[in-house]
Amino acid sequence: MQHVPFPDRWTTRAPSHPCSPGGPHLGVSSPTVVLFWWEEEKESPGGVKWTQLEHRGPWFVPPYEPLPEGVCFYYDGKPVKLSLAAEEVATFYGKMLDHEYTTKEVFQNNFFSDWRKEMTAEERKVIKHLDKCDFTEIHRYFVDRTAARKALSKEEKQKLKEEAEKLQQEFGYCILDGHREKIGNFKTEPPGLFRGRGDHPKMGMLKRRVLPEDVTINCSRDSKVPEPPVGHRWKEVRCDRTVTWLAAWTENVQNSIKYIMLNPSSKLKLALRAGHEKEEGETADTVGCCSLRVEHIRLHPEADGRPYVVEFDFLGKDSIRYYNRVPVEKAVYENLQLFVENKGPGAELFDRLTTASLNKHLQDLMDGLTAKVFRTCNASLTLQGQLRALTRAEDGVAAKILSYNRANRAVAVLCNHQRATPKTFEKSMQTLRSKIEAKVKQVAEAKAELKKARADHRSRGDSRSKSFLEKRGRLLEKLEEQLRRLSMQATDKEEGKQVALGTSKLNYLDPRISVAWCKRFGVPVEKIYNKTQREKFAWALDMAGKDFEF
DNA sequence: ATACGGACTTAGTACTTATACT
DNA sequence: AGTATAAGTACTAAGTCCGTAT
Repeated sequence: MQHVPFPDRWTTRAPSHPCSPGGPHLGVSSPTVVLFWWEEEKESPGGVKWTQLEHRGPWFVPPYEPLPEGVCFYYDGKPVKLSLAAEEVATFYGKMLDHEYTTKEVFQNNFFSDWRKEMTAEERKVIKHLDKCDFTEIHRYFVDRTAARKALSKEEKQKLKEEAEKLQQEFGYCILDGHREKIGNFKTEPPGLFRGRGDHPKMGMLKRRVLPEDVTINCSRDSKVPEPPVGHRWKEVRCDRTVTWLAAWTENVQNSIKYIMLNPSSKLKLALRAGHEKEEGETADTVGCCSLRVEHIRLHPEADGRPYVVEFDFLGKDSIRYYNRVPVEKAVYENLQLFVENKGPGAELFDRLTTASLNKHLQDLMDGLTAKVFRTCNASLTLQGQLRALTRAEDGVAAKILSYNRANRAVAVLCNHQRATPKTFEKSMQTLRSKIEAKVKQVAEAKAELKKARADHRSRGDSRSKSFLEKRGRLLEKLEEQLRRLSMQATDKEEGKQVALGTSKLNYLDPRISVAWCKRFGVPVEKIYNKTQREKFAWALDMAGKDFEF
C-alpha cells in the first residue's frame, strides 16, 4: 500500500505564480521498473487517477495578425478600414466564403449579430446589413496565402516541420506518475465561427479566443506549476487527482468545458445510442432510442415478406440519418402499437423511459452494464462472429483482408457509422473498372497463349517447348491472381463507399479479437492496424494469443 | 425525483503526408 | 518527376454517464 502524502483534491486561486524558470523536469522515473503500464498494479481506490502530474500548460494560439495594406473590406461598394477586433471577426467569415455554411441563414444571422458586438460604435452605425458586406478581397488573400504555403520550397517546408516538432516536444508531453506521456490536444482551440453540425441553431456564432485567464491548470502539488505566457496569469491552479485533465476552460458558445487531455495511447484509457433529453432550441434536433418520437417509426404488420416490421427513420448523433427496417417479436410490435396510440407525431414514443432508468435496468441485469456497453459488446461479438463465418484458412492474405473488412463493415453498418460517399468515388471506381476490363482481356489472351503452347508442346515434345509451356502457365496464374485482387478491391470499395470503418475499429471493437485473428490466420497485424493504432492497442498486441475469445 | 453540469468518449470533417500511378 | 489518390492525423463537436445540487 502506497503512502499518499496529499489529499485527492487541492486547489488555490493563483493571483500570482511562483516564477520558476524552465519546464517540467522531464525524465523523472518511478522507482519500480515496469516496462508497460498494462503490467502495472490496478488503479488505486477512491477514484485517484495519478499521484504525479507535471506539464507545460496549453500552447496558446498566437494573437491576431492584422491584414496587410491593400486587402480591404468593402461596405456598400466603399472601402471601410475596420478596427482590429472587428477585422479579425470579418476574416473568420471571409475565410469561409466558399463554404456551404455561409449560405445558411442561421449561420449568417448569428455571425452578423456577434460581429456587430465586436464593432466600434461608429462601425455599427455604418455596417447594418450583411448583404452589403464584401469580403471577397479578404477571401482571396487567404486563398493566396494557402497556395503560397503549398508552393514553399522543400527546405522551407522542412523548417516548418521542425518547428512544429519542437513545439510538440516542448508542450506535447507531460509526466504522469514517472512516465512521459503524450498529450492528445496541447493547443487551445483557435477563435473562429462555431460550426455546429446538422441544423444547429448556434452555427455562425463567434467562438472567442481562449486566454490564460480563462484556463484552469491541474497538476501535482509538488510539481513545477506551468508558466502562463508573459503578462498573463492562470484563472486557477489546482491539484485534483480524481480527474485526468491537465487544463480546462469554458467555451463561450455552448458554455461547456473544454479540456486538455492525454493521448488515447496513454494509460488512462482503457446498437442504438441511449439518447438523452436535450434542451430544445440549443442544439440540432437529434435523438437516440429513449428520445425517439412517434414520427420516427412506422409500424408494418408485414413488410419485405416478414411479419411485424418496425421502420426507423430519424437523425442521430451528428445529424446522421438512421434508417432501418427491423422484424420484431409480436409482443414488441403490439406494445409499440400501444405506445403510438392517441399520440401526435411529435410526442415521445417512450414517454415513461429515460436514459437513467434504462441504464438502471441494465445495471440490475449485470454490474457495469449500460446502453453504451451494450453497443460496444454487440459490436465486438458481431466482429468475432463475422470473422469466424467469413475467413477461410486456405485463402490468400488479400482475400483474408477482404473478409476482415467485410466483418468490420458489418459492425459499422450495425452501429450506423456513415460517411458521405467520397467526392472522387465514381471516378476512381471507373478507373478501377477499366483496369479490371484490361486485366480480363490479358487473362483471356494468356489463356489462348497457353493453349497454343500446350498444343505446340504436344506436337514437338521437346524440353524447350516444355519450359515455354510452363512459363505461359506461370504468367496466366500471375494474371489471374492480379485479376482476383482487383475485383476484390472493387467489391471492397463498392461495399464500403458509404461506411466509415475507422470509428468502430478505434472505439468499439476489442482489439484482441483482431490481433488473435491475425495470429491465427498468419495475417501481418500491420495490414489491419496502422502505426497509431498499433500504439494505441500495444497492450492487445502484447497479450492476445491466437486463441483469444471475446 | 429531477435537473444540471463535469468528465470523459465517440465521431465526422478538414487538413497533411505517403504511396501509387503516369 | 510530378500529380492523383489514399491513408493518416488533427481538430473539435456531440454524444454518454454519473455525481451532486435543487
